[in-house]
Amino acid sequence: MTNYPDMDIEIIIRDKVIDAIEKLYSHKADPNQVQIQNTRKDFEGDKTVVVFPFLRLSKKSPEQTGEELGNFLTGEVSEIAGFNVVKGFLNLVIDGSYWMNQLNEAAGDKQYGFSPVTDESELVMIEYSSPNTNKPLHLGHIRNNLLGFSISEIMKANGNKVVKTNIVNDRGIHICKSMYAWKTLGNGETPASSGKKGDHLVGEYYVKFDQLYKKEISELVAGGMSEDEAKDKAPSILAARDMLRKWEANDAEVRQLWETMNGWVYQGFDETYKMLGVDFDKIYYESDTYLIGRDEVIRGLDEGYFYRREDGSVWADLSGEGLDEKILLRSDGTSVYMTQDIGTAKMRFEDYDINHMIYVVGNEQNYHFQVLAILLDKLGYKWGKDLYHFSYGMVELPHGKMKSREGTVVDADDLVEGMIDVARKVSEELGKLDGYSEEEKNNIYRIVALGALKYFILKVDPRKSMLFNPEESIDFNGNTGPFIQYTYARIQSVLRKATDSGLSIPEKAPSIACNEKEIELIKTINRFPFVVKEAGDNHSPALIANYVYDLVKEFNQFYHDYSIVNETDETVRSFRLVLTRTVGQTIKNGFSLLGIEVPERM
RNA sequence: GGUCUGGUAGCUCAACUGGAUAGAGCAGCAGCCUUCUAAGCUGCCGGUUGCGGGUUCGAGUCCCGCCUGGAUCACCA
Repeated sequence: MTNYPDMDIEIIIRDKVIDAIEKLYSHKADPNQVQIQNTRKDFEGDKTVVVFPFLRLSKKSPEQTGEELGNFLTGEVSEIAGFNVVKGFLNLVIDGSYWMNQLNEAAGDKQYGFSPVTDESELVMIEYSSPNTNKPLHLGHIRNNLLGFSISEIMKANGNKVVKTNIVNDRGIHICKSMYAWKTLGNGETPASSGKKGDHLVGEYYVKFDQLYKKEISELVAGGMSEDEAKDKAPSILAARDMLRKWEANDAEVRQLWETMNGWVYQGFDETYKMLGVDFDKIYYESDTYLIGRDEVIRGLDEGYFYRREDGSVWADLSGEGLDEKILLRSDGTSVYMTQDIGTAKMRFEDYDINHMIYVVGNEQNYHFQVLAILLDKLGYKWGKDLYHFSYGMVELPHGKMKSREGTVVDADDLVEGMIDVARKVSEELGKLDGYSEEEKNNIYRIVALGALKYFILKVDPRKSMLFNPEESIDFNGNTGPFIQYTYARIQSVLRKATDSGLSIPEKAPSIACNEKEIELIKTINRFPFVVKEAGDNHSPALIANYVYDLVKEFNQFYHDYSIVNETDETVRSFRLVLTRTVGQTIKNGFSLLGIEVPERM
C-alpha cells in the first residue's frame, strides 16, 4: 500500500491503472487511454474509470475487466475505499478523509485556485476594447471589454504576466466626419456647455454628418447625377476628405480640432471604462502606429514580399496561402486598417518581451487576422503566425444585428444606468437594506446591476453569438449574477452571525463524518483549480461562470437542509463554518475572474 | 458563388472535448418562511439534439450529403 498525501487522486489512479493493466494483462497501456472523470451524481462513487479502452488488452467482458481493475486499485491505493462496476464504468469510492484534506487545502487560502506569477512566468499581452473615437461604446463593446478583462484575469490566475492593452482608432475618415459636422453645425457646443458626455456629443455629430451626407446625395441624384458619383462628389464628403489630408499634413487648425474632440471622447470613455471596471496597462493610438506600419509595408515591398501596382497601390499576394490579394497601401500612399495593425504589432513587440499575443476582436474579423498573421510572418516576425485571435460572437438583438443608422444600437452607458435602476427597484421591494446610508445602498445597486449584466454576457460560450432582448430586463433570479451574489451575501451573513454570537471559526476544518451534501460541496470546491486551468486553456470565462453557478446551487441546497450556526454538535458546527467560509471564498475568487464584485449584504 | 461558422425543451443557455438515463434557468402548474437573508428550496410539465447516411463497444460531439441562420471575401474600419 502506498500513500500519496499531496498528489492529486486522479494522477494516482491513472498510474495505478497502467500498473494494473501491466500486471493483470501484460500490456502497456497508453496514459491517454486512461479516462478518468467525476462520477455522475446518479451513481455511487466519486471517480470513474472508463474501462472500454482496455477490453482489447484484457480480452474479457467490460464487467469482469472493471471488477479486476477495481480489486487491484482498492488494494493498491489507500484512498480508494471501495468500488462498483456499472456496464463499462468502474466507479471508485474515495475515502472521506481524502475529501477532508482537500477541503483544508482550500480553507483559508485567499488565493485558492490561482497559480502564482513568478519571474519565469510567460508574458501574455491581451488587446481588447479598441474603440473608434467617433461614437460612444455600445453593447458589442461591452461584450468585448468584459471578455478582454476576464480573459486577462484568467490568464493571470494561470500564472502568466499579463499586459492589458488597447489600440485606439483615433484617426481616419470617420473621425473627420464628426469633426466636419461639428465645425459646420456645432456652434461651438462642448460637453461643458451642453452637459453632454463627450463621447455622446461627438457621436451626435457623426450621426449629423451622415444625415447631411445623405441629404446631399439625394439632392445630387435629383439633379441628374448617378448615385455612385453623388456619393463621391457630395460637398460634405469632399470636405471630410480634405480634412483628412490636412490632418496627415499636420495642419495646425485641423490637428487642434482633432485633439479637442478626441479629448472629449476620451473623457467619456474613461467614465464608461471605470463604470464597467475595466482598465489597461498600456494604450496605443493608431495615430502613433500607422506610419510605422507604412514603413514596414515599404520594407516588405523592397524585400520583395509585396508588390506595387501601376496605380501606386501596394498589395500582398496571398494566393499561395489559399487567400486573395490584400491591399496594404492605397494608391495615394495612405494606409488602411491592416497597415496600422502591422505597425502596432511591431511597436508592441519592441516595447515588451511578449510570449503570447491575444487579440480580443469579434469574429467578423476572422479573415483580417488570418491575413495579419501571414503578413507578419512574411515580414520576418517569428511570432506572427502564433498570434491568437480570440474570436467572439456578435451580440444580436431580436431583430438582428445592431445598426447605428437604424437607431437600434444599445448604448453602453444607457444600459448600465438602466440596470442600476432595475437593481434599485428590486432591492427596494425586498426592503433588506433598510437602515443603510444612501451611499451604501447605491454601491450595492451598482454591484448587483453590474453583476447581472456581466454574468449575463460572460456565462455564454464566447465563440457563439448571443441574443440580447432590450425589451426584457436581465433577470435577477435563477442562473444569474445576483443569485450568486445573494448566496455570497447570505454566507457572509451566516459568518457574521457566528462571530457575533461569540463563535470562533477555526483555520482548518475538524474531521467529521460528512453527509452527502457536504461531500458534494467539497468535491465541487475541489474542482475549482481545474476549472481555472481549463478556462485558461480554452480562453473561456463561461466555464468559470457555469462552475460558480454549480457551486452556489450546491451550497443553497446544503444551506436549506442543514443548520450551520444553529448546529448543536460543536465539531460539526466548526466544520460547517469552515466549509461555508471556503465556499464564500471560492465564489469570490471565481467572480473576481469575471470582474464581478460580491457584496457583503444585499 | 468561394471560405468560415452556428442549428439542443415555448424562450435564453449547458453538456468535463467520443462516454452511463442530454442538464439548468426563465415562462407555466403545485408546494415550503414563528428557526442562519424566500434574489432561496422542493416537486410536476416540457426533447426523434435541423434532416439523412457513415465511422465504433458508444455520436449532441468526428466524417459525407442535404435544409437553414449568420459572418466574410472592398483603395471601410
